[in-house]
Amino acid sequence: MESDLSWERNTLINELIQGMEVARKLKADLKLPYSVDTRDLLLQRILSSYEKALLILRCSNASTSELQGMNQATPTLLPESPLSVHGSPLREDVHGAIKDHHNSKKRKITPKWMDRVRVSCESGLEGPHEDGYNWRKYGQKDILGAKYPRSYYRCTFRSTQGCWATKQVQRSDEDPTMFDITYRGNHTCSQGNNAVLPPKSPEKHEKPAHSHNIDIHHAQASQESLAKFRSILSVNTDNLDNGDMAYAFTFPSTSFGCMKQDNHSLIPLALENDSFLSDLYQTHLLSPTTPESNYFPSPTFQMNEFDGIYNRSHSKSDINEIISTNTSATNSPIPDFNFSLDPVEIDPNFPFNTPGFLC
DNA sequence: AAGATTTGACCCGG
DNA sequence: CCGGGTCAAATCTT
Repeated sequence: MESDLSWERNTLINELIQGMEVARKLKADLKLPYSVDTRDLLLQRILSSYEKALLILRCSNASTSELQGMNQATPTLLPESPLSVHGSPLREDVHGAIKDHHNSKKRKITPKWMDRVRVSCESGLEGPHEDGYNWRKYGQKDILGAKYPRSYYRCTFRSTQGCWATKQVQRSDEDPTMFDITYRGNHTCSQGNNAVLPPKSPEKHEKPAHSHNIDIHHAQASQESLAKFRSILSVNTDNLDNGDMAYAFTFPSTSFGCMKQDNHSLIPLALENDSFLSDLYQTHLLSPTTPESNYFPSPTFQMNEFDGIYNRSHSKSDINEIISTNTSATNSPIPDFNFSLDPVEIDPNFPFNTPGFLC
């Protein structure tokens, strides 16, 4: 926890230093009669540095509530989850899975990350969201101290395609409309690799998954986004060295919020108005989608820039195994969604505070 | 009939 | 030993 703070502080300092350096470059550049592009670039870098610094500060402020089990929709970072910038959990998954396969009931050591999903009161209480993957329930367990049983799901294509992705769904005690979903492993099946997620074929039990019954909490949007951003910032590659920890930061495609359009496709709200994500979206996300699809493709983002910036600064070994993100009911926890936040790409005007950032 | 869910038993790590 | 995760037979659904 204290290391938490010092990490944030150091990262913050790094950001500010970087912003200062780039500002100097820009200053020098201003003396030259040319290179408008360069200036623009430098400017963007400066602004993105400030942006990140700001986020770190805010996240730092918000960390108290986060650490206390989070207020309803704050993403959770679970300590044992190493993440990697480049890698996806896939390799580990496969290994873990294979290991697991051989020692039948041995527990997996696979990367996992969490979602917290809110489901509308009216229709959604039978189960949590439709996330675009096909899951098969393989177990249910009463958990000590929890009001509701935990359900265990694995990818439908486990046997046919050797996909070892699993998830656990646990309804929140405090708020029965909330579901904590823990994903483990990446999808190695076609639905995990395909850009287009399957058409809506509502899992009968899990369900609500339509935008009209998503519980929208604008007030939390900013915090959520910041926390997500923080998750990103928390990425480090220290564990890459030992070779067995390579994790992609993954989060649901709708983490940035969605709105339903006339053509029934979901468009992230933030992406409509903000060049930052818009650029990302267009660059990485807009792989072919079918018009009828309610889901986004599974883009793969890279985090090279953060790798460079943050890795050198401070390892954060305690933010390692689980990345937790918040999603709406229609969310889609799309693994391999490696998030690329090259500072140059950050729109300085990106309104992290605006409600539209998330739904 | 094939695929999905349920559920008690089993296994493992702490 | 206990709690959590998984297995697998029984049952249900399509």
